[in-house]
Amino acid sequence: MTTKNKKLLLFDGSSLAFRAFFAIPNFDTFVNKNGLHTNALFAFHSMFKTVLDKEAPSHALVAWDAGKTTFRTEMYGDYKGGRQKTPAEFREQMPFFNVMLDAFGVSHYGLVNYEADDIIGTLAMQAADQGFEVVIVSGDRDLIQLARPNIRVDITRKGVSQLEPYTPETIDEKYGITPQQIVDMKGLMGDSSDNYPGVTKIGEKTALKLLHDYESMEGVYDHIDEMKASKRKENLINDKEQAFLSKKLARIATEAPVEVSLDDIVRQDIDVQALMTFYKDMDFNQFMSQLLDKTDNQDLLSEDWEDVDYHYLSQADQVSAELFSADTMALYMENLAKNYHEGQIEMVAWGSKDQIYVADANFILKQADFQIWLADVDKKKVVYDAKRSQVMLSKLGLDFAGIQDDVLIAGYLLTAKDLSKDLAELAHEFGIDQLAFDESIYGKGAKRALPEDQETMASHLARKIAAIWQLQSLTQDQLASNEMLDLYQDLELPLAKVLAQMEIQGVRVDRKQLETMQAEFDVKLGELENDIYQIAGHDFNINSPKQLGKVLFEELELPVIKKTKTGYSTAQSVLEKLQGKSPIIDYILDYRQLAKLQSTYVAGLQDFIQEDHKIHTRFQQTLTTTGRLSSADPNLQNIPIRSDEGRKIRKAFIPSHSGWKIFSSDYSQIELRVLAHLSGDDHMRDVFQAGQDIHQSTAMKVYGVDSNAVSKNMRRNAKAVNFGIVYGISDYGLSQNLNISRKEAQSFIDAYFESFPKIEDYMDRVVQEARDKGYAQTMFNRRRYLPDIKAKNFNVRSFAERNAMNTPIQGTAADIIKFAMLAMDKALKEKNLQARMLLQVHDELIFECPEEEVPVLEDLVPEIMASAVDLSIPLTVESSYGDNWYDA
DNA sequence: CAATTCACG
DNA sequence: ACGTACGTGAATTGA
Repeated sequence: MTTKNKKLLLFDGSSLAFRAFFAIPNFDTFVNKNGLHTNALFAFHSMFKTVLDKEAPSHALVAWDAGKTTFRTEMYGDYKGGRQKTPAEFREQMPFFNVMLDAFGVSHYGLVNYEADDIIGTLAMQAADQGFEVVIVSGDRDLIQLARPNIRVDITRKGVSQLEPYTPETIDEKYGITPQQIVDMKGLMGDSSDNYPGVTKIGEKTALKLLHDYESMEGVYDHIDEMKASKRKENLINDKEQAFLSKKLARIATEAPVEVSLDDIVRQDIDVQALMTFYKDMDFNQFMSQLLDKTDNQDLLSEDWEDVDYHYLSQADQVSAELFSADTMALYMENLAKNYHEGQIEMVAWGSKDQIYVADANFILKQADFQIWLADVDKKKVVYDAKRSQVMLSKLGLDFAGIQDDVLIAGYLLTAKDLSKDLAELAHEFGIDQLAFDESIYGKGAKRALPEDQETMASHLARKIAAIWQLQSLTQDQLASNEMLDLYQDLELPLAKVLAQMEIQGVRVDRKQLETMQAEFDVKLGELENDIYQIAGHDFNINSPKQLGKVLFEELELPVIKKTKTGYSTAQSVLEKLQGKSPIIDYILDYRQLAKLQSTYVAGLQDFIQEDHKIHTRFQQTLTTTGRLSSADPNLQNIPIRSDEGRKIRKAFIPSHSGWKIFSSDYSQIELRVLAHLSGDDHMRDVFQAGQDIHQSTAMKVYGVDSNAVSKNMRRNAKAVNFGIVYGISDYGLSQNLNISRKEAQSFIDAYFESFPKIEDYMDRVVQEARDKGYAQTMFNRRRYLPDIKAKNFNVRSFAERNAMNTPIQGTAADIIKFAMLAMDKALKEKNLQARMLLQVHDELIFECPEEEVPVLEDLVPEIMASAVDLSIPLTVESSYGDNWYDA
């Protein structure tokens, strides 16, 4: 018999279930239909399944503590004393862990008088003796004492989502001791969570030092007389008894009277039916459908979704106006390409609740009745992704009108999540779990393709229509009760059409211009490369942070400023600190900048120039957490401007007609103005109303000096603090930005809040509101949910708090420019202007127009942008124009 | 596919 | 002590 496939997984059920409970602290959002809390079950399930899939053990057991008292309590009455009572929300979930485990085909076991640890220790040693590979998973670091050459101990980190593996090697690296010495360490230092004392004043550092010198606790006491007189020595002597008791308590039993043998814990097959029932009982809809997709157990599908009836149309005589007579119908057009400017519509489905039609796209899109229906504004359509539908039809020259609802946009507003990849993801988010994921129908990656038989796809599309139909009423109800209908109907839904037009319009790019730059950059890059190799003494890949790190920090022995998880950091901020230490640094900085421009922009953009000499980006309307747009394929919201070299790339962006101009208008300081409005800060308002320099006046306030006494440096610092405020300030972040100490940064922040008390009040208020309601919101009721705002972990919680401060500011600014875009679109049409809106870059709108329209836009655009919404602070807009984006 | 880096607001 | 400034997308390396 080979030992190769013998692998035992031992799961510390008690510690992991408890940790799972605290991994999802907002447990009130995890309740099933019977009112049972499910957060611990949910988190435990996620990690358990991940580990089971990853380790694929032949044998597995989940160990539980069997009761409150154990042999350890006999030795020490206060063992694990002082612990808080188990929360009722956790206790009620306990019976269901084993139900889950039974369904997974994994055994579980508890032993009277012993802890889960002892069961694990005993079985681990038995299995290791028999040549098993053993993996132990626990949330309790004490278990690392069990690590051996073929026993690995994985300890959870960050809730339960990550595991840190411990082997004899890693323990040696981290602590410099063997696994067997862990009990000596625990004995000396004690354990506050298990409530045993160890030796007074000895913590981890001291315990390790003593063990390094004397190997074991016995060794320490054998040599106690040789130690110099000290408080520590006294403590060691006084606490000797306690220390040996603690060591005993820390030692995990490896010969507990465990009644199960390795043969008893062979892993069984998953009981699909039992698991489905468990998922259903717990309302774990997402897992249910994953299981369905995996097992092909379509017969487990519930309710009247079992077979969604549809008519498949393939002949002209099957199509008539009658098919399109309903007032409102759902419409879905499948195009497998993520970028809908590419690919083609493969199949179309439409219909209402009880009448669903599906047809091949090639056929139906040519039918007059279908085209008439599409263009009829009075025939309402409910879609998933209006912009996508609009663009695809427009490319075919088909008119599309009467969009009543877009369930993607509605879903995005309700969840602030990106659900644009797959309708099934949106459906599942709203508890509709009878729709398969596209991945299970079309495959993924290179294997993504149309299914072989048409019926599979047709039925999938019919189900999508059913899902859209159901989602419409669900989302409309929720939007109404969240008071988000205005945001949806008056802003996002009409905006989809405007964005579609902008994408279709595209922006013209001069390829020649880019080609010339490319040749120039190639020469410069070649020169820099040579200079760098010369100093390094050999060739290497400068683009590889790993290789570059080796050259800089090992070969050239430059000081290490910062490390990443995988090695030395070679980020720009680090390199800048090394400037002057070696001439190679300046060359690398130049090389980096040029290589970035070359690959991403000069060369990269050329790949997106279409036959019409234009680039058609996609504005993603349902992606960001704050309500901003994003731009992709390619991203036209991050075209270089900050460096002189990079800015020249904008020369390639030109009007699509000769004699036309590029016209650009941007809001100045929109986020700070929004902050002034939302906080009601009098001083800030006065500054903006008087049209003064906000950073200058912030500097005056914070430093308490006159306008003429504000130095360049003072203004720079004030500007950084203003930015920091908008981001949700932290002393650490500000210190990084200004390259000052944290202490100095903190005193800046204190001075700022002293000068602007209303800003501080406002920040406190939004964080408190996020804690109370669970979300932050913009002026126009856009929400961002922040479940981590109550996290125990400082970093996780702080991040959520900064989000709470930043989201209303960034999000309201995003709302404002969206309103401006709608108004601009309307104004251009009403005034019959030829000017076209091309791009939006967060606080900036870019147009192209005939030269004679420039004077019109110079008045119109600022007027419309400034009056897009009503604020207590004036919005100011600056405009410019030129023959290309650079000159504008 | 994750990690690192860097372009923009 | 903790170790991040907010929001994005794309290129590259290397497992």
